[in-house]
Amino acid sequence: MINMEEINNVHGNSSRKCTLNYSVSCNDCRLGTLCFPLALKSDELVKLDSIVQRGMPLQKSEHLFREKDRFSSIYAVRSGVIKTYRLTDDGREQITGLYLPGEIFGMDGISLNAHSCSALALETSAVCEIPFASLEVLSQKVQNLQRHFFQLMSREITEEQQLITLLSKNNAEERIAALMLSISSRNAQRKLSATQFRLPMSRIDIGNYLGLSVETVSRVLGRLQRLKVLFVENREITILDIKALQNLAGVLVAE
Amino acid sequence: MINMEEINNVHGNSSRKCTLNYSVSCNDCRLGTLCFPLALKSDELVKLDSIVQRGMPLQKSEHLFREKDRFSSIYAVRSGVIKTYRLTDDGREQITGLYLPGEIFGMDGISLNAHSCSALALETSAVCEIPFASLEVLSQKVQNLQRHFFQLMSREITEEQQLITLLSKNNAEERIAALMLSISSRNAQRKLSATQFRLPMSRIDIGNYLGLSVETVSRVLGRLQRLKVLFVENREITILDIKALQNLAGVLVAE
DNA sequence: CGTTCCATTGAGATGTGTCAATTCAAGTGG
DNA sequence: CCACTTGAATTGACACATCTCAATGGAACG
Repeated sequence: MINMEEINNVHGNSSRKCTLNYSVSCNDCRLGTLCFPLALKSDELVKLDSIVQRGMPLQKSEHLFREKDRFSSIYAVRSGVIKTYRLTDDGREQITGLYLPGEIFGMDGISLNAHSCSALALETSAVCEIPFASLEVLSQKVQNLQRHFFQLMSREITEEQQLITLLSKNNAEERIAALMLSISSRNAQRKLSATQFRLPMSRIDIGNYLGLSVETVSRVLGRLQRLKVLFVENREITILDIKALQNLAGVLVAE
Repeated sequence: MINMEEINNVHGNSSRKCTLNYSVSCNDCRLGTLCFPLALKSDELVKLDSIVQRGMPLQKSEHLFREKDRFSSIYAVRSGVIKTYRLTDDGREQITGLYLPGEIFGMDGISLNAHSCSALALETSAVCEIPFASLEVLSQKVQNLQRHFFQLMSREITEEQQLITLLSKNNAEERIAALMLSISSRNAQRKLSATQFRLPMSRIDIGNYLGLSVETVSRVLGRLQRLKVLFVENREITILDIKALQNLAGVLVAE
């Protein structure tokens, strides 16, 4: 959020010309160890830095890539929010991931050399592009980088397993509570408030992500408000009783 | 199935002493390109072979590893069936994966250096153990191996995304149809019948895997039988009308 | 300022879960 | 080899969470 405002302030809404220094190096990136929290030594970081490409920010609703696009890079969110989704063959959308600053996505494309999902910005967002071919070569030389990348992918697998469990075993209230806690803890990691934040996605997207209808999402949020667990005002969320929320979630939403 | 019988025939049920050559090299493994369908050149394959450990078969219901166990290796199924599952904090089980011969599992453990799920044999099974430390070192030297391993993990991510979509968007009938098609096509890959096979798991496990109750699984299988799409006799399945099954699934279960 | 999309709320429909009873299959021990 | 035990599978009746449909209100954006 802060990042987004910053960008908007600097170059406005329409003008894509801007003075913000996109080329800030990995070393100086405010996300610090969040993104590639590497055991990378500083000379290794320099090498990584040399292959990272920092592009112009994406506007809201802009696609970064689409399902079936040729795969060439993985991406790190620098600011904003990215959602990834795939289409069922009858054309419905299923959101498969939600990525906040410091988080990496796009690894799904490696296996078939084509993306298995689409990625779009939910708000004005900046991403770092890491060309996979370069990353591969560099991983070949830098053991720590290879290791780190294995870990990143493994983590993606683990998190998807959590989502599978959530979808399979938990009811609407539990799913939504878990999502709130997940966003909260990811905010906390970025030194933002764990109890007060703006939802990065619409009710529609939340429903889609959690396998619920919009109406159910709306009703559950209303109920959590009445229970004085949350304070909800449009997309602004305040967690009033985090303990209660954790009980409702019944899941350990680690991250 | 064939593999299992072979093993049982050779050394019987009780005796764990056996004459079967567990040490068959990757080169000679009947699974051939299924397991590590590598672009590995034959000298590279020799190197891989040198780090693979082939253990005694697991008996039915035996665990290979458990959630939170220290991570040290990934595994390839040589024969039999392995399921992976995690426990929700209220102690319920969620199956997260089902692995048939030639398939690789255990990659979830890399990120935290501890397994995030448990793995157990659904029938007598043999697995190859690939110590991760060695694999890492070897990947460092053999570019093709690193590439292949990235692809394996990416594929796991993609397949989990498919499961997420299935759980989130499809009803009981569609989920079960999709599972039948998945098993069918994976059998076909191993040159087994695509239309006739033995279910590798109980109704309970199917329900668990697909987020359904046992009763629903039973009813849907009954319905598919009445519709003459399947012939079901205990665990023996015959696909009578694969076209209809695909329509019911409404999903492209590629693999 | 109007258009459009998002969100809320209610009423009713329905797929799936739960509970309970029964049958069936497999493995165990006498 | 036959009871016996145990877990798996089936089937029916009923409950209920969530979806669907519909109407309305509200926010956002050009």
